[in-house]
Amino acid sequence: MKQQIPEACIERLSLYVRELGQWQRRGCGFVSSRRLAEPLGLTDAQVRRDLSYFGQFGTSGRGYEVRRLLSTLSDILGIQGRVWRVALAGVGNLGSALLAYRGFQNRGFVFKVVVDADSQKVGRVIQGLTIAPSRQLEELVRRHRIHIGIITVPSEAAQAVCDQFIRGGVKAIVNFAPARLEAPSGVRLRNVDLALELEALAFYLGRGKALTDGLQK
Amino acid sequence: MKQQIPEACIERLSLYVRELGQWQRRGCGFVSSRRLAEPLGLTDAQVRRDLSYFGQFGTSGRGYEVRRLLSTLSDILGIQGRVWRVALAGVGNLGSALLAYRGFQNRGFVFKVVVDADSQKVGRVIQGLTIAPSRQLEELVRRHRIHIGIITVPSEAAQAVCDQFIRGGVKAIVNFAPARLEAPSGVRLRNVDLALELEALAFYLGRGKALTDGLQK
DNA sequence: CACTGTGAATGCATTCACAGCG
DNA sequence: CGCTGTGAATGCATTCACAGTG
Repeated sequence: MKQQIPEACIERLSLYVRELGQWQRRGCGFVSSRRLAEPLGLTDAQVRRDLSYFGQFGTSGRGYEVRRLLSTLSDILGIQGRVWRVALAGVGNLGSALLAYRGFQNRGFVFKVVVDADSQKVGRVIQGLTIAPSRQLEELVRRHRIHIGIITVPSEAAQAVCDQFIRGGVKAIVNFAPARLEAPSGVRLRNVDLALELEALAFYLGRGKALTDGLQK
Repeated sequence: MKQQIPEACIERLSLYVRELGQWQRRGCGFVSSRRLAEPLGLTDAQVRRDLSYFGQFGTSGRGYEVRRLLSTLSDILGIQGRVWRVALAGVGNLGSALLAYRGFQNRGFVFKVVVDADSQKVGRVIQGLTIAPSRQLEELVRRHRIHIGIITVPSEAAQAVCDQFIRGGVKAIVNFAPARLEAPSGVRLRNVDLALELEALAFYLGRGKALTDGLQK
């Protein structure tokens, strides 16, 4: 009964929610899998398959009721009537950017705790939150019952911060440091590596040249 | 002869380069696929398969020569003795963070052009670059022969910026706006969606509850 | 003997194609 | 008739397993 849902499908769920928002604002009552898929660059079959993992929401011949599907998917993603408490470690450029990013607040992600190792920064107020010293992270995380931890510290410090999150009871972590982190299996860990994005592109840009330049042996 | 290399493999290439850097600093001459794989959370078979797409670099019984493999992979990725000229559109929080990020400079990615639509920001200097008005993007991109474009503008403006990049001759774009962009097939487009990362985590955090709460029908 | 390089097997995700429904 | 929901087919990526090599 409990089938496995593809990881990629979960990410598309967020896309569906955004796209459905558009259709709702346009005042459409129903939308077909094809119309939902097209602007997202997907196929109609993919949309139907994805949705089918969660139940049967469509009506034959008509499509999906926009309002209902939007509300159901938001619910599944936990971004409806739900607040996720987030803690951020590392108030550098990237950390500050994430704190200021409106996209999170809108979706029910609320920063509750911010720490930094730099005593110069501790005590400063940013986005309405006072920066606490790193050493208090574990306790703050526990006290605020943080759901999600975000790591934007230098690579060397990333594992230590990660461990504090875990000891504090966090079950989901996003790591922006370019380092492989260890976490027990009960903790969901996602890595976002910005330099890696550019490097992958560089590969394709340089491909023709590099591969023919005697690399094959 | 020209076999297809998995997308995921390209991304792991960057990881191998980083890890090999560690081994080199530690003064190791050779490293086996197993030792290379382990700290990255991969299997030895995966490492061997990935490398085999590009040639035969190993020695039976010994492993891979660290220095040579590092140099070869860096070359394949185009991060050795190569400079990639980058343009950034949108100097908000995220844009500023990317400009300041050292990880890019180190790998041969150099920002040459920065634009913003806000006339308040135009003329300001950031990380040694003067912010130009958005309307000049296409021309600047062409004049500086930009390789990679980065989009950190609001969703509404993203497609317009993307079009300017493309008309200016850019062949690789990273888009941070949560919007699906259109680009011709010759242009490599990558999307990085930060809110989506958190939402995917929220799904797993909330799963147990949401799925049993009458969503199955 | 320790290790690579790679066919063959497996496991996932996407796409096809169509029966069934409103 | 238009569209969903889903078995079956396909296409990719990963893993297995082992012959081959220094």
